[in-house]
Amino acid sequence: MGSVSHTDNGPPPAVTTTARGRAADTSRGEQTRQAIVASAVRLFGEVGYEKTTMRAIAADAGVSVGNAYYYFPAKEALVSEFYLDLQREHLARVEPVLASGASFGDRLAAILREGIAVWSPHHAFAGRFIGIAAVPGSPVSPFSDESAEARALATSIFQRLVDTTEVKMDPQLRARLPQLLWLAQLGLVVYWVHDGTPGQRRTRKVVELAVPYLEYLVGASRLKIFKPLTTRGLTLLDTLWPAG
Amino acid sequence: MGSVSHTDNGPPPAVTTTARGRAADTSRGEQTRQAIVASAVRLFGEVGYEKTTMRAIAADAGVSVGNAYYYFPAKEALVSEFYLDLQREHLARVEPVLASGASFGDRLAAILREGIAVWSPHHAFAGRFIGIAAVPGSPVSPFSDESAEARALATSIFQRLVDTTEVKMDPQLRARLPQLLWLAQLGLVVYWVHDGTPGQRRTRKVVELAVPYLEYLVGASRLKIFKPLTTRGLTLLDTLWPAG
DNA sequence: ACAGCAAGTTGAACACGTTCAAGTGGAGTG
DNA sequence: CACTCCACTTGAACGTGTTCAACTTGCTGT
Repeated sequence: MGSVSHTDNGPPPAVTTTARGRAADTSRGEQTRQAIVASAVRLFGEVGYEKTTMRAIAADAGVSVGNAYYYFPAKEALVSEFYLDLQREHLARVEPVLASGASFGDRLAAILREGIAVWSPHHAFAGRFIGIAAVPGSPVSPFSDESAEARALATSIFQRLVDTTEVKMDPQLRARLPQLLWLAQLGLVVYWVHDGTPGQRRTRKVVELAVPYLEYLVGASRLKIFKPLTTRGLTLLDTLWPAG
Repeated sequence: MGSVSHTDNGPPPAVTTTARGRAADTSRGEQTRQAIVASAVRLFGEVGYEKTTMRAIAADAGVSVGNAYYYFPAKEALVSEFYLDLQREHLARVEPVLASGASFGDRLAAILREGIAVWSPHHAFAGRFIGIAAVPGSPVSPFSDESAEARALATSIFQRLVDTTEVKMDPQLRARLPQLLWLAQLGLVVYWVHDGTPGQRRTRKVVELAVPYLEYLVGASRLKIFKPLTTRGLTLLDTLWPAG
C-alpha cells in the first residue's frame, strides 16, 4: 500500500487485450512476460516444479526476481501457463480425431489417449501440479473462474464429440454427456497422476476398458428398464453441478 | 552427513512400539512428541495451516524449532496427526450408528453425515489439506503406504456396514462394496472441500440424494438385466484397483 | 564414582518465495 | 527541446520451512 509511481499494480492493460489470449501485443511489457513464461515452462519441464526457483526463472529470462512478480502474483500462477501450453497441444492433436468418422468409443478413447500422450513427459511434475490444482481457491483449480475458459474449451471437445455421434441415447443424458465426459477425464487424470506403473500402463488399460463400458452405458440409457437409473442419476448430477 | 553423536536420525525406537499407535510409551521423547503434536493440532485448528509457523508450534510446545524436526521430517507430517485426530473422532461417532438396526441407506447416510460434521469446523483448513493429500508421494495421500492403516480403518467401517445389511445384491459386488463406498466417500470429501455454499449445504443435499440412489443401484445389481452392467463395472474396478 | 554413549535438544544459518521503496526509460505534451 | 508521467525494472530485505554441527542429559556397565 502506498506506492507512488503507479496506483494499481497488476497485469498491464497493454495494447489490445482480446477476450481469449493476448495475441496482438508486441509492447515491451508483453515481450518480458513472454520471456518469463518461456523460461518458466522450459525449466518446469526440465527440472520440475520445486527445483525451479523464481531466481532461476528470472535469471534465465534475463530479468530481476521482482520483475517476474510484476507480471505474475506467485510462482503458482506460472504453472497455469505451463498448463495452457499443454492444453493447446492437446487441442491440436484432438482436432483430426474429431474430424475422423470413427465411432463414438474410438474417438473418445483417442481423445483420452492423446491427453495422456501430451502429459506423459511431465508425469513427475504433474504430481506436484495436482497438489496445487486441488486446492479450492487456486486459480489453477479446474473449478475456478480463472479456469472457466480452459474448462469451456475442454468441454467443447466433448460437446463436438457428442453432437457428431450416431449413438442413440436418452436425450437428457445427451445434454449432459459433455460435462460428464469432462468429469470422467478429470478422474482419469487424477488416476494417471497416481499411477506408478511404468509408462502409466495401467491408466492406458483403464482407458481401453472404461471407454467401451461408457459406450455401453450411454447406449443402454435409452432402454425403458434403465430409465429410473438414468433419470435419478441425472437428478443427482443436477444437484452436484447445476446449470448447463 | 557425518553426525557423530548418533548414527541414525529418525523417529526414536522408544520403549514399546506397538504395530498400531504408540500407546504405552511415557519416555521423555514421547512426551516431547506429544507436546508438539498437541500444539500443532491446536494451532492448525485455530489459525489454519499456512499461518501456523513451525516457530510458533515449537514455541507453544516449549521446545526449539530444530527439536520439532527431530520428530517430524516436515510441517506436512504434522498434518497427518491432525488428520488422525479427526478420524478417531469420526470412528467414535460412527460406532453407535453401526450398532443401530437402521437400514443400509440410513446408516450409510449417517456415516457420511458424521464425517462431514467432524470436519465442518475445519473447512477452510481442509482446502489446504487436500492440496497436500493429492500429491502422490505424500504420506498424507489416501493411497500412500503411510495411510494404509487409516485406509483399512475407514474401509472396515464400510465392511461392517455391508456385512450387517439385509439388502440383497450381487455377491461379487458385495465383496467389493466396502472399497467402492470408501472411494465414494473420498469423492464426497473432494466435493465438500470445493463446496462454497454456506455450511456446505449442497454437499449435505448431495448425500441425501446420492445415498438412496446408491441403495437403489446396489439392490438392482442382483437383477438379470443389470448383470452385464454390474459385471463389466466390477471388471473395470478390478483393473483400476486390483486385489481385495 | 565415573567414563561412555546415544537419545534428546539447541539456535544459528541457508535457500526459498515474496514484498517493496526506489529507481529508469521512453512516449506523449507544451 | 525540456518536462511529465507512468509502465516497467531493480535488488535488498523479510519471513518462512528446513538443515546441521555442536551441546546437554540421563542411563548403563564397570
